[in-house]
Amino acid sequence: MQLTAPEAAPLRADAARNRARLLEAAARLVEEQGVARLTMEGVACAAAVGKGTVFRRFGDRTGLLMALLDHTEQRFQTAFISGPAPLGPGAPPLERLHAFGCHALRQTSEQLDLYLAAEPEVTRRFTSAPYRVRFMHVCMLLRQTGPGPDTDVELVAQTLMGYLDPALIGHLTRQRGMPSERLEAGWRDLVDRSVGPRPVV
Amino acid sequence: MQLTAPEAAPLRADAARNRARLLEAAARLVEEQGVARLTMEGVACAAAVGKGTVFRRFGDRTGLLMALLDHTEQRFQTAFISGPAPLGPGAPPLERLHAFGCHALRQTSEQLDLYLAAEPEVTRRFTSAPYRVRFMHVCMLLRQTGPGPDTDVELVAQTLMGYLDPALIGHLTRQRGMPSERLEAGWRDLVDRSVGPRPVV
DNA sequence: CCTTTAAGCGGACCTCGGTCCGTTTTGTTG
DNA sequence: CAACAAAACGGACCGAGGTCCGCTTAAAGG
Repeated sequence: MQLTAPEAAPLRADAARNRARLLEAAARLVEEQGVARLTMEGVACAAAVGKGTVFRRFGDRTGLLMALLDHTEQRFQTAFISGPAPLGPGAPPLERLHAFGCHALRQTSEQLDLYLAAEPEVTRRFTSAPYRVRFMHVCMLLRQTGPGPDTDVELVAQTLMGYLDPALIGHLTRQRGMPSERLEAGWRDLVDRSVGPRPVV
Repeated sequence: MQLTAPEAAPLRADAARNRARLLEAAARLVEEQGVARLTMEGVACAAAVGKGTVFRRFGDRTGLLMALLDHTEQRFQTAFISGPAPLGPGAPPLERLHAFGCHALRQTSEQLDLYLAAEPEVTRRFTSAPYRVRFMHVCMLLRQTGPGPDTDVELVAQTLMGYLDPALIGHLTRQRGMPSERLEAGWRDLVDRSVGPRPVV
């Protein structure tokens, strides 16, 4: 995925063609039989390509799945970076935070299986490019709310991001059967509690 | 692990003996070469036992690793359920929450590799017995703080639990190099923000 | 158009988690 | 003690992720 590589070296013609084929095949297989049944060899075969090629292009299974989510994630990124308010700039930071979380919640719920399957290994959950972009954005919005000087913005941001973890969303909506409105209300509540000065208890 | 089984059917003599052997062998191997190098066959071999036996007893690799953490986890549980204040009953709920998180943070940091490796599959992170016990305890303490009627205790508790996720702790301490004091201060801040009525923004 | 070279390719191969099933052991009952 | 059923055992087996390396091919330079 070029998401992690800051410099996107252009692919050779055949490589680009195979990459497109692989993504298409993978998307089709996921739609047909669910992401759980997706095997790397299956994708390679369906794309009429060698297995090694899949790994060369996407690194590992997680990389392939993240590439499948790339479009969605890119759209989200441009929306909250440069799109219309309240997600994009123009609205007050608190509103933007509200909108950010609600959008993320919906987007994750819509493609939950894919987001769950694409969750990287424990040690990489916080270093993937999409995560970092989201995280830095939340940090920025938090700072714009004028937090008290004793507020640890990074830790608050991590807490907020934790609420948007696909694994948690899946648990709450599927195992616990919570409706999405409840999750969104919970998000707004969390945001409201997180901004502003520390409460004196 | 009997942690998930409410009724602990007593093991046959040979089974109990093999279980002990396996745990001992696994602990030794982990200490010698790190949890990353631990393979199920390796444990079986070191315990002079068949591979199938390991899986019969512990279900899967995660189950074995969780069993390795069982002692620690049990001690923690009895400490916050029936131990001395402020972790146990006797202290006000806010103090107990503070103590709970700080203890969890320390305990996780001390055996971080093991906790990371024992992290169950995405869909089971929230259903493991130790998690549920911790979660319900946090819920209880939150309710004892007299939350406002519009506070969603379960969601707040999940947020708090998210802060204690080993993956997050590992990221913050290892990749970001945050000292434990900062994490603990962040926990207390989060707790203080989480209790009490919703702020009016 | 020919040469060159580095990127790309493919599939045999390895490892390891997890399953299966025929055999063995335990402990209970008569 | 003998018989029996249930539990446990063990290791062959399977599937899938990931690696390796000799071969192929795109594309840049002469």
